[in-house]
Amino acid sequence: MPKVSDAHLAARRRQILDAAAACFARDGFHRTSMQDIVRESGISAGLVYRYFEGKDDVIAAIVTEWHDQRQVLATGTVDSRVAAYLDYLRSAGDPAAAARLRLGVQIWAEAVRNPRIRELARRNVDDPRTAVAAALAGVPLAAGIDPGALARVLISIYQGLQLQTTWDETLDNEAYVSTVAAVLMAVVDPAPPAS
Amino acid sequence: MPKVSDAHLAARRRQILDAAAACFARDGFHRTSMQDIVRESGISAGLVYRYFEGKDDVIAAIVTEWHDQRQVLATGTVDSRVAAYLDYLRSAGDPAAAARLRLGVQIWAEAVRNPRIRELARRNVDDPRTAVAAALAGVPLAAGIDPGALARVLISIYQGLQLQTTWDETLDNEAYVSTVAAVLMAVVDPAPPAS
DNA sequence: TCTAGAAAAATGGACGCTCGTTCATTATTC
DNA sequence: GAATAATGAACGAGCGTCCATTTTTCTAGA
Repeated sequence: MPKVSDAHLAARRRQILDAAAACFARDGFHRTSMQDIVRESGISAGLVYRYFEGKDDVIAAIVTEWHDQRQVLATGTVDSRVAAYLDYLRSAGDPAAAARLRLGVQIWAEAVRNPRIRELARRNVDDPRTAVAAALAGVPLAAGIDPGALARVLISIYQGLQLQTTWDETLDNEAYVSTVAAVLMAVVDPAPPAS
Repeated sequence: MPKVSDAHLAARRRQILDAAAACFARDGFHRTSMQDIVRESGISAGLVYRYFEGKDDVIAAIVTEWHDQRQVLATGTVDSRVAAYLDYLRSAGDPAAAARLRLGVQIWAEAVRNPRIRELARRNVDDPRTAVAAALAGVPLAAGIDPGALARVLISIYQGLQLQTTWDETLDNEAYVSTVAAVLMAVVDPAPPAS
């Protein structure tokens, strides 16, 4: 049974996915041809189809494994939860994350028109949102603020930062983050007591 | 000089652009074929090229004329400025605006990879942002909040709402808007005096 | 007012090209 | 040397675009 090691198979798959992610971040899903991925990966055209059923399958795999590894933790003091969220925002300013941010925007667009991708992409947004909502539990908030809606707003603040970062190199991440910090200061814990 | 009226020419151009916008909102720019636009518009294939140089030119025209007609006004009392912004958010919840929101997300994705589109799209974001920044001038803000950065955050809050609205039909626009209202209440005018 | 005809508007089949995908073949592995 | 990994030329389909042709429009002469 001549077969190559599982590690080799996994590495090949990774090789394809990495090349695809780079192409997709650069040109979007539908302006990237299979030949582009083949060229970028250094693999032959036919071999891709031993690892993926087709281009749509490659796209789905990319979207599936796309999620921010960063976790907005629900534990710890209120201050530490806020600090974790602010770090989450700060990470968007890291130049090394630029390709990842661009790929994310492409996924947004694909999610709008492709139900299968939308299901996958929603998980990548719903999970952080419920995590944020959970982190807000027990946090004293200013009057009129719904925790679930505020979680959505905090996600928006990240999404908008992601978008604006991708196409505006003049954006000052630090100023953005510290202003969000000041806003949270005003919204969270208006009266200092609570747990 | 047998020629048709200028009004007729303008109407034909509009007919093509409306069809293109509908297709682009549904399928994105690069999954929409010229045949799709031809079919949707009820016009022949060749005629499109008498009004536009090619597909890229149609895309550029769509992006050029895409901007929220709503103006976040810089005049009036602080309360009226806040109310105008909240109406801006509310407008995203209007089902009639759904196609426009989807088209906007497609434009975001195209702006990431196409410099010409990015220039056009940035104008559609920079203009509201500077308008918001201008509206914030003279408004008393909580400590640590930079007006320019806050303007970006407010744009983000709209962009995130736009995105989440397009792919999550369970989103409660009213709850979102009223929570943003409460946040603004906490951030703006912390000490009641000022002009 | 009617009509002939020149000029522009509009058509849609055809063209070359690129796309995603396949498969007969070769190279590699155990 | 048998089974799998890997190749890359080739295929049909569909793309954006063009252009020979037909239809419509407006003017000029009667």
